[in-house]
Amino acid sequence: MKETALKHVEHFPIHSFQKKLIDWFLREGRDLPWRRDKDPYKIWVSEVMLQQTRVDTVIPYFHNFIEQFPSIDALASADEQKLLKAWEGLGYYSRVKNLHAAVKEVKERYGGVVPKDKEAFSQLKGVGPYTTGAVLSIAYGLPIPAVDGNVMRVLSRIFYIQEDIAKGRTKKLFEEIAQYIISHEDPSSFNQGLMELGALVCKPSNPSCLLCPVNDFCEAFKRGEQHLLPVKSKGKKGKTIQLTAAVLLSDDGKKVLLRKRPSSGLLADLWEFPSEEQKDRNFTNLLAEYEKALYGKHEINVHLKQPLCHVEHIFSHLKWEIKVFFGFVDGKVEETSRLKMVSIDSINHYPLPVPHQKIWEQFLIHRDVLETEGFQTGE
DNA sequence: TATCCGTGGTA
DNA sequence: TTACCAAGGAT
Repeated sequence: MKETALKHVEHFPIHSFQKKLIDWFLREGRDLPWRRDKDPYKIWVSEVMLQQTRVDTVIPYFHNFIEQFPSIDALASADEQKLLKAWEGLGYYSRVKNLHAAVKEVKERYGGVVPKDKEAFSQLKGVGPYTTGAVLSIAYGLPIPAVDGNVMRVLSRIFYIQEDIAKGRTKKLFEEIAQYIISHEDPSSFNQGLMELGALVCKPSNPSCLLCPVNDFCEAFKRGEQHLLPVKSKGKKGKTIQLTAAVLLSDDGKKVLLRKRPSSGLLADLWEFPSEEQKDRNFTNLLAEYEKALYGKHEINVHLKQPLCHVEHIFSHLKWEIKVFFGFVDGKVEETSRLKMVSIDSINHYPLPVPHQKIWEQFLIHRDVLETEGFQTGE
């Protein structure tokens, strides 16, 4: 172990801490859907879903996903569009694509069995240090640390570590410490106990230190400075992008134009109502700019009839402000794998990012009003 | 190493 | 309203 990590943990009563933590977890841990059995596949799916995502958000997605794709084989042979649809609304969509690729590799290279070998498992797509430790400790009982945001917060307080947890080097420090203090008798309960403690007791704000099973071991609590930890530097705030988008119907009003986003980058491979970045701030040129862009990209003529709504959507690193219009496509659309006229009833089958779900919702709400303008929108 | 990659809950 | 955040990984 490195000297920098060692100086934090020397003289730490490891076994006493392990027992307190594990006993507490076995007594107070939540009954979560992915804790019902130790199927490595289900544990893996849950860990991927839980990346940067709250437990309450994940639960319904987990049930639905496991019902649709109950095994490695089922997922390996699944259609990617169905996967994205099952992931719709969860965010970070590359997670499910990486999981898909990784599961295919497990099927082909490891006979459909999640490898117990740390190096082998960690080399799969979308599997980083955290997921490696979480899956292999929980499913197979291997003593590999699983350091997430919870664990860094808990350990920063227990060992009074003031390093910036936003730095990659700091995470390595916590991984070394966790490797040193992890229980070899029950690595699963130890890892889950640290995370559960962070979620239920050692919370970011107003931690319940008086109820904490390991407050005897906590240097920050001893100093009354638990609220000062962990130290985390702030990231820069994102920029705002102005977009124009439109719900574009066919002449008979029965179909709507959908476009598949590029296969990399933001919201990759999800479908959208064609949207264009608004570079000209002049409102009088907005409609022409949009119509021209769609002709340039797809050789289709569209005309916008009226504004539909404004949609604002805040991502982790940027903000969209979308001016949404209602209009029509003139003539026939040359359909491709990424551009389709879709019947209004079947739009539910396409994975849409949340801002575009908002757009569709607005269209359905105002559909009657649009119809009174003299257009037939369906039926 | 810093940035990119979603979303919804919360102080 | 703003800012922060919640079981990270890829580049």
